[in-house]
Amino acid sequence: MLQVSVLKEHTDMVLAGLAKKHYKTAEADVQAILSLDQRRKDLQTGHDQAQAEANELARQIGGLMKAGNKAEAETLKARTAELKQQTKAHSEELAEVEKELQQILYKLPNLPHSSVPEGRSADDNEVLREVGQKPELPATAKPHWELIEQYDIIDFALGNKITGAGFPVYKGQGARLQRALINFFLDEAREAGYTEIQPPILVNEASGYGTGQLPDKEGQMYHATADDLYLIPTAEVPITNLYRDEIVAAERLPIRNAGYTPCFRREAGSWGAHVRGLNRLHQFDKVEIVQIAHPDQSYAILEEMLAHIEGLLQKLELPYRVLRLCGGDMGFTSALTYDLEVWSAAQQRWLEVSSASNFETYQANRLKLRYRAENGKMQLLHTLNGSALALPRIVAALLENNQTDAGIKLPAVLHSYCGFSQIG
RNA sequence: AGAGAGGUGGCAGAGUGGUCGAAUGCGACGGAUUCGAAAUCCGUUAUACCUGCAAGGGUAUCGGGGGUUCGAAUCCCCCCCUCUCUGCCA
Repeated sequence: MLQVSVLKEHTDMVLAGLAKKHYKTAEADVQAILSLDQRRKDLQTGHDQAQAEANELARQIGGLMKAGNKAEAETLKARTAELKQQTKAHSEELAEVEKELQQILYKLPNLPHSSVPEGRSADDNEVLREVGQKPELPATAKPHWELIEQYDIIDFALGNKITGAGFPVYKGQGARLQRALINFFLDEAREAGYTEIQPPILVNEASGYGTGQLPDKEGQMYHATADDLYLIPTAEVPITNLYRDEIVAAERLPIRNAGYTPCFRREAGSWGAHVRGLNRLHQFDKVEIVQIAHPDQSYAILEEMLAHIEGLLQKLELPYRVLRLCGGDMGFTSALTYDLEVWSAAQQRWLEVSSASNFETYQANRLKLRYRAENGKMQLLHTLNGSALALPRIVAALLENNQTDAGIKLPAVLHSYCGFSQIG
C-alpha cells in the first residue's frame, strides 16, 4: 500500500509511476485520496475537540458529584449529551471516510523503480543476460511429460484420482529428486546466511492482507472456509508476516530467512496452451528467500539475492536468462522484479523458475513493519523475496535437457542429495 | 470437543466505575560515583492520529468489536486467543 504522504508530496512522480504500470484511473484515484484524506483530517480535528471538551466536563462532573453539587452536575450533563451526538456523528463519518480511503489505496499498485523498462507485456521485458549453453538434443528428444511416464516418476493420473488436475504424485526416483532439490536449495540458502524457517502453510486473513494477496487476489488462494484460513500460494506470505506489527532494531538488519513449503494456487482462469505437465500446477514445492532490509540497502540486497539464485542455476548446470520485468508485466506489489528462466530443450522455450522482487515499503506499510531511524523517527522497512527455487520447472528442464538413451543424467551437485546419479 | 481459569506497557505484575496511559519490580537507555567494572543513587523508557514553524497541546489504545454511564482497564454482550483438567489423537 502506498503512503498518503508520498501521494501528497510527490503527486507527479506517483502519477508517472502508475502510468508506467498501466494503471488506468490514476489521476482520479489520487485526487480522491487526497480529498478524502483532507476530509479525514477535518473530521479527526472536530472529533478530538468535542471529545476533549467532553472529557473535561466529565472531570468537572466528577468533582461536583463529590462535592454534593447535584444541580450543577445535571446542567453540565446536558452539554455532554450534545457533545456525545457530535462525536458520534464525527466518528461514524470518519469510519466511512477511512474505509473509502483504504479501499482506493488497496487498488493502487506499487510504484516501479526508475530502472523498470516501459512496456505492456512479457514481450517488453528486458533481457539482461543469458548464461550457459543450450543443449543440442536429437530430434527424438521428448518433452518432460513423456519422460515422466517413461520412467514412471511423476504421475498426473494418480493425482487426478485422489485430488484433481494439477496435483501430481511423485514416485520413486521422482519423489527422491524432489526431496534432494529441497535439501540442496535449503543448504545453499543456509550457507548464504539465511535462517531456515518452517512456517505454517495455512495463514489467517490478516496475513493475506499483510503481503498483498488480499483483497485483490482472493480468488487465487484456496480458502478453508470452516476456519477462515488460506493455503499459502508462496512461503513469502507466512515468512514475511512473521514481522507484521514489528518494530525491528536497526542493528538486526538485514533479516534473512528462507523456507521450504508446498505452495497452493488455484490458477483460476489461467489454464490454456503451454501449461502441460509440470509447467503449471495447483500444488508445487518451492524454497523461498525473504529479506527485511534497511531502505538504503534494499537494492544492493536485491542484487545479492539475484546472484544467489543464479548460483543455484549454475550449479544445476541449467542454461538460464535473467529478465528485468517491464511496468506492464511486473507484479502488483513490486517495485522491481527480476525473473529467471531456464531453457527447456525439448519444449524449445524459456520456463520461469524464479522471481526476485523488491517491494520497498509497499508491503511494510500494510504490515506496519518499521524500524527507528537514525533521527529517532519511525520508518517503514523494505521487504524483498525471491524463489530459490521453485521445483516443477526445474525438474522439467533437468529431465528434458539431460535426457540420453541410457537415462537422465543428473548434475553432479545432486548426486549425493539424490543417492543416485541418473534416472532410469 | 466439554468444564474451569485467565488475557494489562519490552517482560513480570498491581489495579474491580472518577485527574489511570495506568503502581511496583526487572530489563533497556542517559547521567553521577569508579582508574575501569559490579553494586548504589538520579533521570528517561509505548504506538497511532489530529493540531502547531517549533516548543507544545489534544484524541485514541489495558486481546478484538459492540453496549451501559456525565465518566470504563474496571460493569454487560459477542468474538478471538492462552492455560489447567477431561476426551480424542500423529
